[in-house]
Amino acid sequence: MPIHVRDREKGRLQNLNRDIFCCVSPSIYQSDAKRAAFVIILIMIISPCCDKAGLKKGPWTPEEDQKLLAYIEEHGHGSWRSLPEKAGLQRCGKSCRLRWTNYLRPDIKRGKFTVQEEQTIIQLHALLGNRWSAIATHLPKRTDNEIKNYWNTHLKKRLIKMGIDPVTHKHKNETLSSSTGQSKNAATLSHMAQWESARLEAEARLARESKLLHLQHYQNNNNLNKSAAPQQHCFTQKTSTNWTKPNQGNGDQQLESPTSTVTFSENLLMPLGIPTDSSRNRNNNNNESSAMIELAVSSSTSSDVSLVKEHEHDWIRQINCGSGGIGEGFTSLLIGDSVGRGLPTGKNEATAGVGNESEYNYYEDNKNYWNSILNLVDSSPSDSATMF
DNA sequence: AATCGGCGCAACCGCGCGCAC
DNA sequence: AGTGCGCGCGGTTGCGCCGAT
Repeated sequence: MPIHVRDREKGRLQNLNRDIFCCVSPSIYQSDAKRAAFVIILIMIISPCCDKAGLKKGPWTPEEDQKLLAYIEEHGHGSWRSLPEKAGLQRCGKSCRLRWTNYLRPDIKRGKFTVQEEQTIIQLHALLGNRWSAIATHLPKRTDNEIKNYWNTHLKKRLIKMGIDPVTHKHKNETLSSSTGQSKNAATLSHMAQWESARLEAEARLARESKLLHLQHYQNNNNLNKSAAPQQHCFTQKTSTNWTKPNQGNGDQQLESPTSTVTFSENLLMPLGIPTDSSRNRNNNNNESSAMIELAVSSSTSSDVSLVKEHEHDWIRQINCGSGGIGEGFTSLLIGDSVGRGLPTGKNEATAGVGNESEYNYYEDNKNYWNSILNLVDSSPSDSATMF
């Protein structure tokens, strides 16, 4: 079995070790002590670049920051792996990337989180879980690392104090009641969360790509203005979207953030039967089809769209032939009201299939909770357009 | 004044994914 | 198809700060 030298920088030493053991004589690693010694020697031989002698770790000094900043301002970061050497830094590329993305980037807002930001984090966490990068796309100028830290040190504890499970975002009482006869609506709400979660994830992905294009635009302009250093692409990641890129066509064109529900979801998702804000009422609660649609949303970069489209007819057929038919189940709950976010506001609608007043109250509470989240989700993505 | 423990945050680690060859 | 590379993400760690004792 081959030694996975390719795993160097990625730290897959476990695989490396296992593979190494498979290709050496059993006598070499017959004891734990010998095995450990053997691994240490091999690791020293095949050392990851980050562990190369002389490469610094730990806190960054102002001088290092200055070097990194100066280099990126001048040339863009290009390949992170080769950057440290070019910039004269005794760091690994990964360390440089982290320092830049989490600290040095010019568009980072530091300092206390506002109440609004806190609410946003909590609500998005309810939908997305620990997908910090996706959450960060809805909080302009905040990094995923910062949000993650803030969650772990402040918000999580606060929720626990309030008797709310920070993982499920359910109140203790709620957990109890959902384990009894009221699981149906809980499941419905959970399903709604999944819809939004998938949508947000897709939006986050596209926002990231948008962000890259913005930065590239900014840095290309920067380079052009300086017109000194040779033109070098700042970002090696390629996007396969069809959006208008900066400097394409007329120079005034701004790159629209694809995270906008209107500009992105309507165009891309509606044809696929994926619920957008205005199209939610055209879907139902068919588990199979919705699962497939969720898959489509979560993989909805344009490069994936063709794949998604291959299955489009199958999905539509399933939606139409499904047990509930269009207009029932999830969607009817979601958009039963013509105003607001479409959740049923009338007691009759809301309690259809629900037995008594307490269940109604329970559902109503959840409805309000998710309404607030869904409203947030609707209003926030456009912010990502102004990230840069 | 010294020690201890909790807290906050920057940085690191390990993993997985996408892309190019 | 297999492999190497580069990168992003989420989890974890380490360290400095600060208040309590």
